[in-house]
Amino acid sequence: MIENSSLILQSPLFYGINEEDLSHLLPCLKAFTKTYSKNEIIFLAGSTIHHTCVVLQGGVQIVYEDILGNRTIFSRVTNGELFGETFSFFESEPIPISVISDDNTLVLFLDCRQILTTCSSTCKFHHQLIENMLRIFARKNIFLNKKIRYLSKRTTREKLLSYLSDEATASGKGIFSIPFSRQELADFLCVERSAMSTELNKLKKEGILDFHKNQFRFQQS
Amino acid sequence: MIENSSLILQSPLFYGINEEDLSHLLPCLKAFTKTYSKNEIIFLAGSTIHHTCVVLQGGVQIVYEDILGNRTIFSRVTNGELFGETFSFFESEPIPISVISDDNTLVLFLDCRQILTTCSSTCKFHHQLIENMLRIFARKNIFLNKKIRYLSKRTTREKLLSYLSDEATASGKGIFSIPFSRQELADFLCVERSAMSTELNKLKKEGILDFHKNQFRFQQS
DNA sequence: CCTCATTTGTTGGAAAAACAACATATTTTT
DNA sequence: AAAAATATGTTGTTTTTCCAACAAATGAGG
Repeated sequence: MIENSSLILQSPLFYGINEEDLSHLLPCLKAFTKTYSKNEIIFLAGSTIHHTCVVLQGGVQIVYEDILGNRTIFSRVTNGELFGETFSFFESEPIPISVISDDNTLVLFLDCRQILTTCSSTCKFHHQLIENMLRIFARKNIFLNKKIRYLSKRTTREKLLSYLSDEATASGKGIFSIPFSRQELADFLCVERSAMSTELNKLKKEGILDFHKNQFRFQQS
Repeated sequence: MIENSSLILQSPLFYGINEEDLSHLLPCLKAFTKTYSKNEIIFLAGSTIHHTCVVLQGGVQIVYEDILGNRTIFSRVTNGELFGETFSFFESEPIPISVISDDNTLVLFLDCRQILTTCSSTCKFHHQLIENMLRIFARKNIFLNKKIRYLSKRTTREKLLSYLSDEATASGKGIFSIPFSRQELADFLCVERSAMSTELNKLKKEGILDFHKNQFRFQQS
């Protein structure tokens, strides 16, 4: 019986794998867990990493900070999602981002070399793991492409609209919520918070958008 | 003996696979090739795709165009590199980008469903293919992350400097060249061409950067 | 309930980008 | 080699963002 196995099995990385399989797989991946409280540094930009990580509880932020101190939130990674997987394939290269816990957070560490190396004989589930990994990469790729679409817009207004309309579509509902505070949203879209605030309220006055805190809604025309 | 096998084997997707293996693998992936002349549309935004493609000769551009007609070049894909692989994992979703040939271009099409499905018994090389795919995804991820880093900069000047310094580092040489015309570079960095031109020449006057056509060099301080 | 800290909204001036229109340079075509 | 088409550079104006300082609202703790 493995600790946290139910949490682990909820991750898309372990899709199609059962508890029995997991008990073989985890030692093979040299897995271990670690807990963090809020705002602890898990990976620091400039270091090299050798693990792919799964957030089991809580959440972490992927943060890029340039020399001048401009902070950019790449994304927030929560339950079941991965981080570090991209860079763990190029172990010698220093990572350009930091990972910081956003909460009380439980993280599963997996030895990245063991993921690719299909272990001995009976490792059906190992193949499943690699397949899962591919899908996760594809999805992350799509996310990055989306973000690039937002950032490619020239004005704060267009960035907001492209992001929010994506979120509206994704939610499938009229009213949708976003996982960011105003400052975080500004960081995510790489714009000035105050200018963004002004722009949001302009959109509200113009009757295009309605919002209260993190709840948004596009007005019917 | 397979047509174009030497070109195919040069692709990172087929790393570690020999010509003998390839002759088994290609039919299993339902592979076929197609030629395009310059500026032909290979994939059109909004359609759904069912193939992962490898550029065997020439090059293609990954282009995003919004409703207002603002064109953004995501990237240029050339010899041996892939496109479509990300979206082929989610066959039902319409793709948000178009792919346009940039030259006389030879493209290898692979049935995306066959890549994941490890075929029958003896398919060692199929596993190799999946491993290669993972590395390619990881690398593409890093590229997207880089691009996000450039776009996250607030000013044209900073975008230019972050991109060019990355290119300088990557080349390892003092003088380096970039694969873009001025208009393409502006599109890639999502800035105004004329403003970028002004900024480039300002950097030259200030003695920070020197350039002629596509050849750039950072001045020693 | 009050105080303090944090987040969010507002405003005006400075800086930068977008835009437009045109000048110059380069490449392609004939 | 000349003409046409394309790419790049320049300049002045308009628009937008950035920045800073402050005001208002919200939230947390005692």
